Amino acid sequence: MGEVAYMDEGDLEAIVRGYSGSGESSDGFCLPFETASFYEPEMETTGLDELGELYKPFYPFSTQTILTNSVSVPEDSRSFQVDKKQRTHGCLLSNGSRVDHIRIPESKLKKSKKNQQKRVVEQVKEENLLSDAWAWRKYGQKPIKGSPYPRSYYRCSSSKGCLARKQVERNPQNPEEFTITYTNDHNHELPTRRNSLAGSTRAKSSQPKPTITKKSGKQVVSSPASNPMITSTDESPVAVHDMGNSEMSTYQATEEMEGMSTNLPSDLLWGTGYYPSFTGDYELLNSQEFLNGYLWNY
DNA sequence: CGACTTTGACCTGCGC
DNA sequence: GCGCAGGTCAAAGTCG
Repeated sequence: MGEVAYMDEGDLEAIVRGYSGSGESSDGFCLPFETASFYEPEMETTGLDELGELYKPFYPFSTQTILTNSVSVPEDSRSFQVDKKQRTHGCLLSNGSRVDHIRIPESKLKKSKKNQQKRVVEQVKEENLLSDAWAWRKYGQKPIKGSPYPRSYYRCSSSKGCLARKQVERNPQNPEEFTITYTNDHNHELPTRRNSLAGSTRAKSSQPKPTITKKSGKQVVSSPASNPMITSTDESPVAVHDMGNSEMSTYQATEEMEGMSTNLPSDLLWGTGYYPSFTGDYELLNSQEFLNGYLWNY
């Protein structure tokens, strides 16, 4: 499954799991794959037992691979920015999954409220963004300094009062991968079906109109980007995709087969102003391999 | 009508 | 205390 770092209060190390993208579980065989200039196995802790239980729904087809080490990474380190102070090593699982181990200097870890929140960081391939049985509702998106890609913020919409959060961000070092950060636990069972597609990203049929927002006494008029697939945060020319057919057919197929739908962030999947480099293949969306990525039972 | 995305504004934590 | 950056809110609009 994805690369996972389990973060809990007090943890000082992190393991970030590589992802094969196949969804196949691994036998845990580990081969060195990268410079392991700094590696102290005894430093690793085993926190993924809990992780496996808590987040089993997130990584349904790799739960047996989530059994090794846990470490925590400060949020800044999730994008694999390896500097002199932060050294990594990793290994390749026999199925091709990658496991990265990151050492974080203690000085970088302050006991802030943020750091005390339970976090699970996962690196997933694009085609596995959908491998999540929970229903998420997007509530924000922000450009992140130092990254060409924005971060999207989701909260669990399965249950009112559920504090579970999820952040999705494209990996600047490897745009084919996404960094997903889960925060807080779900306080409910897995939903039997995910919420409908209503409101999910789609091509708008009519010309965008300026929207008037009244906030704190102020009135704000914002003009949507001329093209529905280009976010207003960056209207520079980018590849524009007609999401209509391929995306919808995939969703519908999914719903019919599993009685559930997924909420794939189009802005993360497709090239928007933030993702000029994306050259995704439409065929992928309808391919069996792609569907298998998120059509799974639990 | 409810659930969703989009997006600018607002809030808050942190470093200097 | 100030400014920046990240995180959240909420209005507007869309869709089933």
